[in-house]
Amino acid sequence: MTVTIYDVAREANVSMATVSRVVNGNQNVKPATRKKVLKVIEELGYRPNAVARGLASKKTTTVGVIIPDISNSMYAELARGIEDIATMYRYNIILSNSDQNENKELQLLETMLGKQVDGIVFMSDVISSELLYEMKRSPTPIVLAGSIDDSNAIASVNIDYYGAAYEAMKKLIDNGHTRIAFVSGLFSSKVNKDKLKAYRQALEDASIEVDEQLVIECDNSYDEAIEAVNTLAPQKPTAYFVSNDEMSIGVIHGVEANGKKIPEDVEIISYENSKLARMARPMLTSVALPLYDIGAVSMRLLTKYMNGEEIEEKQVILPYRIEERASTKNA
Amino acid sequence: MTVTIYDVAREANVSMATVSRVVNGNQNVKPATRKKVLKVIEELGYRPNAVARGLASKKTTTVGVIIPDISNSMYAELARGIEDIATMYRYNIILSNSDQNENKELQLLETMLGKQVDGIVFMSDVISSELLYEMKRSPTPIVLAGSIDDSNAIASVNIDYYGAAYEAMKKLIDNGHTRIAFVSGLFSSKVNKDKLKAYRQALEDASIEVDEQLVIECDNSYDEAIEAVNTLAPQKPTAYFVSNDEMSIGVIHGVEANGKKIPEDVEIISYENSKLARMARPMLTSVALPLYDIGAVSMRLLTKYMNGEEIEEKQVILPYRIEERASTKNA
DNA sequence: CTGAAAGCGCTAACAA
DNA sequence: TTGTTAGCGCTTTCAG
Repeated sequence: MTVTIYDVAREANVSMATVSRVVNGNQNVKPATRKKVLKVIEELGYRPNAVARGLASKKTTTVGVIIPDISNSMYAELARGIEDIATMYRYNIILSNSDQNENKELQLLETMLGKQVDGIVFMSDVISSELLYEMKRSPTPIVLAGSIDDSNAIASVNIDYYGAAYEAMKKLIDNGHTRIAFVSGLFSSKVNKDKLKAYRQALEDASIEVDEQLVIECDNSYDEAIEAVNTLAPQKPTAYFVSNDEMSIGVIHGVEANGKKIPEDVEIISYENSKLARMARPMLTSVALPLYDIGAVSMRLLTKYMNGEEIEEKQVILPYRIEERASTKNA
Repeated sequence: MTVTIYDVAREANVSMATVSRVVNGNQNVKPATRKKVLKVIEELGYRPNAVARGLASKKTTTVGVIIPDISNSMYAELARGIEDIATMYRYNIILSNSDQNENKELQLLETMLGKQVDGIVFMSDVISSELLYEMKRSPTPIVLAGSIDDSNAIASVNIDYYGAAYEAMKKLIDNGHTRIAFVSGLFSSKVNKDKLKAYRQALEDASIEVDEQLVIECDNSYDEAIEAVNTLAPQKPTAYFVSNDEMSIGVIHGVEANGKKIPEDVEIISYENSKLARMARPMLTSVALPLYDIGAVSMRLLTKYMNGEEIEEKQVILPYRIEERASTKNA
């Protein structure tokens, strides 16, 4: 019923090998033969079976993508970067959500290796040691996208999260603030830990006492950010450094609900710079994360591993910038 | 180097068939044998090769997902619903962005069929006749998620877009408006055409003259929505029916920039009800689209096709509701 | 430039 | 309950 390479070979009076050659663009085929084969392929509606091909060649031209949650816009942006480059290199993507659950991550890794993916792009805020162990013994290359492995054992693409946070804090400090709140996402995330470190260091470097009451951990949501502002109110912060755009909008609404003006009374710097940053009122000054690029570069790096190319840089650090808008007073 | 079923069989002194049985949970294996095999599997670190399995069994336990753009939050939400149910049924997902480009869609379909996916979930605002033709001859089941094929030839999951739009318009009309603008996404999209139809019908049913100058087509973006408001200003609309939440925020900003108050001077009803609806000020009254559910139900429907189960309902219509918030005056 | 033939690793009758 | 044996559809030497 389904037409196979054998059917084509028979109809075209050539061997399977020859059909295989024309299908795979091998140049060692006489033009006339190629034409004849192509014609039969067309007539019969032959469609190469990628599974059989994968078994024979040990390459599936598909890569696994393990992502915390595709419905989270940050990850979706990363995923788009990954997919675009994958497509460019003729790979398909098996995409799975892990919800950052370690067991799921482990099991997903296993499943993808079982499916013989040629490579894996992995994203997670925390890389457990067991996960790291499994990644190291993976027969297939793995690269971390926007995710950090302290041991630097796995290839990765990131920005300098610490430096970006430090610079954001510096800007707030330079604007004269001494009561700066940090509304963070979960500290289980390595990136948020880095930001906290930068938060403290920037303050210390400016000889401003670090008040732990000004630091608040939430779940990255708009609602918790509003709550955070209320919790923080007694501390009278005059500026906020916020972990992402959605929370920043929560902070704006929380601050305005308390009758304060932005940026006159309170300044805010966000960290993400998604399109939300421009949709907020006032528009958000935000550390611009090149999410799409992180995804794209990760995938590009992975192709190099898959091709056995020389890798010049195993830990790629992409540049960031701070987009200044109306939530801060600018020079 | 990689350990195969044959290695396990040899080490465990059983046949490949027996190993295959225990790996696949076949009950026809003596417990003692099973245990022995499991032990060897563990020792050797045997991992079944899904590609070989796929070739032999003609099932890959993976489904293809063709989506316009995963970085668009509406589609990301759909995708999450699809993936969750796929996981529940032990399927993996090959995810590809089509950007609604017909050639890409066609080619993606071809690629996925080549990869021998067991089923496909397809999303697109427009289903061309060529695409429809190819879908009909697909050897593998296909279901449309949040997408419409006028001929009803392909299974699909949607809501009553027309009815939802009609109801939204009715609400605006009941609130006394006669100058209602419609800020729509592209009319190439079947869904937007339905909304337009409902827009007109609701007006006609209320004996309000339809003024085509009040209808404006944009690209679904925040920026174009702001522009639309300015373009519309001379028509003096007192209410807006808007195609999605992002555009609605643009409309809010455009309207407020012109010194009008919402909902006192101008009322707005959106269509999506993403988390943006609650993050807007005023919060948006919005037609609530059950995006996640559409994805989930689509995948569930697909599993039925893949299992050869009886399908009671080929065109599934899910319920919607209108979430009333502060952008309209409510009873 | 082309063909023959041996797998790739597994499933699924069919036997035993 | 277990083993034998064909394939699944294709790639890839190796000859010629």
